[in-house]
Amino acid sequence: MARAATTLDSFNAVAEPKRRYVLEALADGEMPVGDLVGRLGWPQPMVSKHLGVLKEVGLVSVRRDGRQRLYRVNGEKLKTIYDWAKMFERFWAHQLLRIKEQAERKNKEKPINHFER
Amino acid sequence: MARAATTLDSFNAVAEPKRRYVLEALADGEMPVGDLVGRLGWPQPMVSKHLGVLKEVGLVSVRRDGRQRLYRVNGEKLKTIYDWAKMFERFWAHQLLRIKEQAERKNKEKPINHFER
DNA sequence: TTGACATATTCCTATATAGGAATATAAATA
DNA sequence: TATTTATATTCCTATATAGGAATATGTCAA
Repeated sequence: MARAATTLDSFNAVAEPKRRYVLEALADGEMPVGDLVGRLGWPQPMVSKHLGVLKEVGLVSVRRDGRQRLYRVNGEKLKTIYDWAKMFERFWAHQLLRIKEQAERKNKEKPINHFER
Repeated sequence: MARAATTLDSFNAVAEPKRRYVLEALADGEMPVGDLVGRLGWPQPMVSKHLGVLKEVGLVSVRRDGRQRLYRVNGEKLKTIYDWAKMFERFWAHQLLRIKEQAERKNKEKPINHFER
């Protein structure tokens, strides 16, 4: 079996670094494809293709304005990622406490044994 | 060019749904591979391989205890994902305000024109 | 030493891209 | 209508998996 489709969900879509850059650029506000091409310095088809994937998973939404297409970030979908990562919050919060607990655990688990190796 | 390596960074590592399940299981605390196999119900080599990727990008760390290997979540790396997603916080916070603004924008952008089509 | 147990690694293959190049589509404008 | 401008799509190929199967490695216990 191959890897999961990039369009399977938000996680797969943002796995590609370039798609994260696109989203970061769009964080400055809604903008047409041309602006993104200018900011990112990539070939236009490349930008459009990445936007297509982001659109398909719902990380961005579009609206037409004349011959331009204005893309913007869709917060809801990014919140999905945020919420998922947040469930591990306690693993980085209380850093000092954790280091202390870890040290105590280690002392219990590895009692000094003068006979082994 | 193919897709970026799953071991390129945390984002690529957690793109695979199964690896997210592994991390979620480990959220209950440090545990040996066998426990994960039991909880997830996957073949042992599959669990080990996913753990290998998570280990390589630093999302988990291991310590040996006899013939077991105890894996645990590494918060720091998950915080990277959390922080990235958090930069889009304003796109989902103040939801009601945003919907209101959007409606106003729409009214400005699409003036009623009795002459077109 | 010989099993038994716990985990990792190797080999194999089907598959889904990402990027480049070329082209198609759509809308404004002259 | 012909042209320009803005964006999307198609075609092609190299590549990195993910899973399955088999096996290797490492460690404890008798």
